[in-house]
Amino acid sequence: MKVYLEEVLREALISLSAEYPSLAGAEIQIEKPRSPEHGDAATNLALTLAGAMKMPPRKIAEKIVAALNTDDSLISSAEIAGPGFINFRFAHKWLQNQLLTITKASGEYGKTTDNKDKKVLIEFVSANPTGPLTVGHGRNAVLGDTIARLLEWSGALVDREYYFNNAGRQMRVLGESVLARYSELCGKATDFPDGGYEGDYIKDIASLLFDEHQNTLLNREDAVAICKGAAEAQIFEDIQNTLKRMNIRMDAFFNEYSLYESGAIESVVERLRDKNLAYDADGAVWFKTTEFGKEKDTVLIKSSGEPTYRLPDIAYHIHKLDRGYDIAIDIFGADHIATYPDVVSAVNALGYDGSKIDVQVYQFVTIVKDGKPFKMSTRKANFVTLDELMDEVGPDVTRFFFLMRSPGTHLEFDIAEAKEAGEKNPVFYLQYAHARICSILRKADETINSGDADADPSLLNHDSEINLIKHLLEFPDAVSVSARHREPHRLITYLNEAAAHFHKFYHDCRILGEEEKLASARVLLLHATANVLHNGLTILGIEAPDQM
RNA sequence: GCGUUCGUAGCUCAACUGGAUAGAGCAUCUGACUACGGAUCAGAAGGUUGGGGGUUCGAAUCCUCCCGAGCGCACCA
Repeated sequence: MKVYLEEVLREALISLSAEYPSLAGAEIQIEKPRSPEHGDAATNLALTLAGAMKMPPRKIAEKIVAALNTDDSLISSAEIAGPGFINFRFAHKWLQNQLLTITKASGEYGKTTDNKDKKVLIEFVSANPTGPLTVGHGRNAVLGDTIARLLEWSGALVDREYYFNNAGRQMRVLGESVLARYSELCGKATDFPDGGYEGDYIKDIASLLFDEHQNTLLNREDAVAICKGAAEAQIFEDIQNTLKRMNIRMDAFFNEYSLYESGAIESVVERLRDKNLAYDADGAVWFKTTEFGKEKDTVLIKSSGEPTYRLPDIAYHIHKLDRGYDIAIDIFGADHIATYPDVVSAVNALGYDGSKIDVQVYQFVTIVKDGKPFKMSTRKANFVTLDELMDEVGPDVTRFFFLMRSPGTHLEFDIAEAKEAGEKNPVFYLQYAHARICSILRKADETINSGDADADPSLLNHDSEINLIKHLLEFPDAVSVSARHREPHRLITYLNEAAAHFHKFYHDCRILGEEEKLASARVLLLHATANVLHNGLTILGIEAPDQM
């Protein structure tokens, strides 16, 4: 419809261009007015042309409307309003006929070709295996997964990747922490390492080791390594189970260490040197970030010979692009926001297209527990795990809570409120609408003979019916916008409105017991609505229940 | 101090990136079908979009200066 309006407007402009040559190339914007009083679609064309034509916008609008040649079966009216907007209304006939395209498309309805066949890599979670996933990781995990789903619905081929490092200092401390707990189990008093991991899960891992080895590890030189290995394996299993429970699957786990093994790290340093962007000073290797507008240069390799994390980050992103991805998305918390420009600079400097790197930054979640802000620390074992949260409220509420707000705003997560899984919880509003429809459809199956194919949608002329149909037709656009911005909350806003339109329709119009032709037309509308809700919830990774 | 992301109804947040009278939910108040699921629906009330200045036909959105918050600013990840 948007395309059609653009065409008609373009033709009108061309016909007017004999008199006003500047019109022919004007850019045409079609948007949906915020208020329904302003019609179903509007263009600000006359306003944008006012300056160039030196005419009042309303006067220009009049000329455009006069030159407009619209098909009555598609557009029922074109009016000038306000400062010079042209408002269009869609013909009922057209709206009604679109219902069948929704039900026919079924599970495919809402898919677009915006990113058709684009290869996308999305990296998210990427927590090092030092402890269980906490609600602090939740926003990252759920955003990443849902953005992946949105992009799949826009036609992209998406790979999900989890990047981790099991070689750093933190991991060594983890091994030492386990060893200390293990020693305790062996009856040997040991000092707990400074800054060690205090969580109970460390004791569980130590206990497993004790069951397996008794006290035979105590005198082995590689005891820390064994403890570290066991902890990593155990924690990763735990993390994967949590992800699975949240309806998240990863396609790959990428170990930072492989970048050392492959020589990728060294190669980056050499190539930066070749470009004169890396140099030695004070025993360290530096990256000339001042070339890219930074105040200071940045250390790539410490004087100890160990790289900083920035170097493998650069190598990793180059590796992503080497694998042929058209878009490489990173889901980062606000703490990483200052570091990625260096990565992009390096990637560009080495001849890659840094614009393929798409960094999505979300603001941190403030956990509110017992009415107060709660600072989490994996090391100090102050945390609420995602598993604990899901025990309380289930995966659907967990996902929904992280998705319902714009990633760009600070999210306050009140544990008590989330646990209050009652009617306050907005996810139920959507699920209830779906369950309610399914319930009616079950009953309709028994009483109404004709199927969708026989239904006559032209009987649906009630305001509530028309408004619902209009909204259902916006679904593909909602998915598309949501995917383009990488902002799932836009889809949630849309679905809430869809559910509201449905509930309104439900109250205004009866279905069962109406005259059979009308009843089957309304059943068709129910099918279309359920389809939209179902597809939308599927994108969000949330269940669409048949009954609750 | 510098950089960065924010500040919208009592609370939690929207507003399709510059469009028309800034919208929802929760909380508060008033109402609704002896029928399809009341986990619903209709209505009331609630605002100087943190504050000042600027840009233009038009600003919550863009520029600037204040105020307040989060996060960065290591040869830590």
